Order: sequence, then structure tokens, then C-alpha cells
Amino acid sequence: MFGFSVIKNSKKSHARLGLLETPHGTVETPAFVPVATQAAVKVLTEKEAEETGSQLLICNTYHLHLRPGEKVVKKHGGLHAFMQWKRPLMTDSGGFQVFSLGFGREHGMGKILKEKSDISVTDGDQPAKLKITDDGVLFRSHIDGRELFLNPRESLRIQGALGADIMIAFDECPPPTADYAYVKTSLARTHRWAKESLDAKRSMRQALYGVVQGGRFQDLREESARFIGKLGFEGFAIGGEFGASKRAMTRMLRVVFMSLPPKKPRHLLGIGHPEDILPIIKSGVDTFDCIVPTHYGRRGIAFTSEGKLNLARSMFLEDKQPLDASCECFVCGTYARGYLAHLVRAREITALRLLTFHNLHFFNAFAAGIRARIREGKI
RNA sequence: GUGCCCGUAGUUUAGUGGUAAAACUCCAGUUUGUGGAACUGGUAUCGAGAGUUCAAUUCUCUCCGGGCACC
Repeated sequence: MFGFSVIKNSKKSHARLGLLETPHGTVETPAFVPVATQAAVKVLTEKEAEETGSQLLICNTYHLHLRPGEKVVKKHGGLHAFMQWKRPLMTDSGGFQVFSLGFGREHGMGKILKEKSDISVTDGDQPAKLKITDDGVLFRSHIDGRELFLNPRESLRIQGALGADIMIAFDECPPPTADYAYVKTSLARTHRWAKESLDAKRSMRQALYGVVQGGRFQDLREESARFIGKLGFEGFAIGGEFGASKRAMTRMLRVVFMSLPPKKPRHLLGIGHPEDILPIIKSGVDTFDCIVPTHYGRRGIAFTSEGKLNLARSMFLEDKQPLDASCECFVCGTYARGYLAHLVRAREITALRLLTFHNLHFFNAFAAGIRARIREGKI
């Protein structure tokens, strides 16, 4: 039911064209994966999400476990029937929430460090709001504070009930401020959990991706890729951060991919600013998810072929051009920047919808353009 | 016409005889396995003029503008 075939390997880079086959259809790769954390691409219907050219969405185990709970989703026939999305779906394991609700929230930082931090996390440190042990992670619900426990077995049980086409093994995403000792210990745990995830997998209809971690340390990344690559996963996800620069990221991705089985699909977790997309695809990424187009769309920022536009700026009010003259989406075919700027400034909900729609279309079209150029041998 | 009260940032308001503070707005940013969130900067000749004083946004007077009451 699940399969991946590389239909072309680029001669100019490590990029490749592929077809990811799932019980709910085929994904042409490289592909951008919009984020639908709570079984919705925020502000859009599933039909609109499809109209933006989206092929595959990623939902979140932690969030859906809390609300509405996997039992409810299962009663509706699983995620696809629940949210009426007919195409492929993947679920993230909750491993990222170990970071984002732990050290991330405590230190007020994202997984990518924008400037040097004097906060240092070392082996034995625990985040304030949750407890990480070899058995699993004890969370406090960000909604009502109640305790909940996730480990590989529990995450897989939930993901099994949710029923996405692709599941992700439960890992720990270490903070970007973690030192070598912390990442090494954390990685050993993530590796142990990877085996437990495979043992806990029940469904044959659902594929399972193992997660490569190792932070910004090249030897740990290599070790992780070799270890995870040897296990019986249908594909691989690359998590965490890779160091300060974009260059460090692409260098690290190549190191990782050299140690992974070349015929299996690779998903890069949570990376995908427009300027990242070409480099990561050239490094050999098949799919990647990112909140940026939807997240920024809701904050009044549109991505275009000429960079990003902050539509809240008053200079756009009298602008009669579309967001992007070279974009073929419904929004660009219909509305002037001035109207969109007005909606953003007036905080009309429609602004969030139109910018989200355009941004997703832009990202999907951007990926489609890169696929075409790989096919033509230009990338 | 007479009496009383009030004029401080775009707006609504603090405040003090030693050259001003907050909220929202506005301007500019940040945002990478998702709070429609949060955060960081920036923006004032304290209605005008004169007087008292070492020093006035603060006290006094005149004018201008607004409000209320009375005739």
C-alpha cells in the first residue's frame, strides 16, 4: 500500500524526483507539506487547501490526543473522514512538543537560534514544565494543566487510531542550546525509542518514519542516520536544528542522507522558508513541512516571487497590483494589494483566509516549479 | 453677556516648581515538526502669548478653543 520510487536522480545536485504512494493517493516529490495541527489547515476548508495544490498534510498527535482525543477521531472513521481530506496525511509524533512545551517555552525560543544564547542545556537538565525520562515524557496539558504521558508505544497507539498514511516515531527534539553531552544522551534515548516505535507498530496500512536527530554535531548526526537507517522504517524524518547558518544545514543534510538508504523517502521536519526550499531539495529532501506560509499569512505577510510583503504597511493601501503578478492563484487573479492591505489592517478574518490561500499556493507552485526543473535537468 | 470647569503623543487619560508616563492607534522589525499569539524599537517645542522665578507643562494674567450653568 505504501511505496516510494525515485524516478529521477539529478546529475547536478542531490535532488531527486519521486512518487510517494499511499492508500490515499500519490504525492509527487519534492513536495511542500502544509501543517494542519488540529486536523485543519487554519482558516481554510479542506477543499481550499486542495485548490492551493497541496498534496499531503501533517497533523499533530499531541494536539489531537488532547482535543478532541483519538477516540473521537476514530469514531468518525479516522482523520481522513473526520476532516474530509481525501489525499494523503501524516501525523507528527508529539516529539517536537517535548521541546516546544519544555525548554522552548521555558527559554522563550524556537528550535532555530537566531542569535547566540547564553543559556546552556547540559546532560541531566530538565525543562520546567515537563519531565523527560527513558520511559517517556510526562507533559502538562497546555489547555487545562492535566498530566499526560507520551512514549513511543502511546504515540503509536494514538497515531494508529488517527489513521494517517504516514506516522512518525516518537523522538525528543533537543533544544538548540543543548551541549554535546545533552544531545548525546538525548540521541541514545531517541534511538531506543525508535526501536520501541517499530515494535509498537500494528497497522500495515500506515507507514512509519524514523527520526534522525543529533543537533548541530556532525558525528552524532552521522551516527543517528546510520542507526535509524538500519531499522525497518518505511522512511525517515530529520528533526531538530543544524547549527547557525543555512550552509551548515545543507552540509548536515548531505551527511545524513549519505548514511540513509537512498531509495527510501526523506522528510525534513519544520523547515521551509522560501530561501531554504531550493537548498534543502538540492540536498536530497523529498518532503518538508513548515508553518511559515500559514503562520505568516495570518500575520499579514504574503510571500511572492519578489520576496515577502507585509500587507499591514500603509504603502500598500493604494496599490492596485496583485500580490504577485506571476502567481496564478485565485487571490492574485481577483484582488488588489490595496484591498488585502485594508482587510489586514481592519483585522477582517477574510484577510487571514486570502493570505493563507495565496501563501500555500505560492509554496506549492514553488515546489512544482522545482520539480519541473529537476525533470528538465536544470537543477 | 455673566459665572464655573477643562485644553499634556493620532486618541483616551496620568503627572510634577527642576524640560514628561500609560494604554490603544500609527511607523519599522522579529516569527521555521502553529495561539488568529507574543515580543522589540520609533513617534510630544505639555493650546498661544506675556509675567513671577535661578528654573514654568505645573503659579498669575490675556487671548484662542471646548464643555456646563444662569440671564
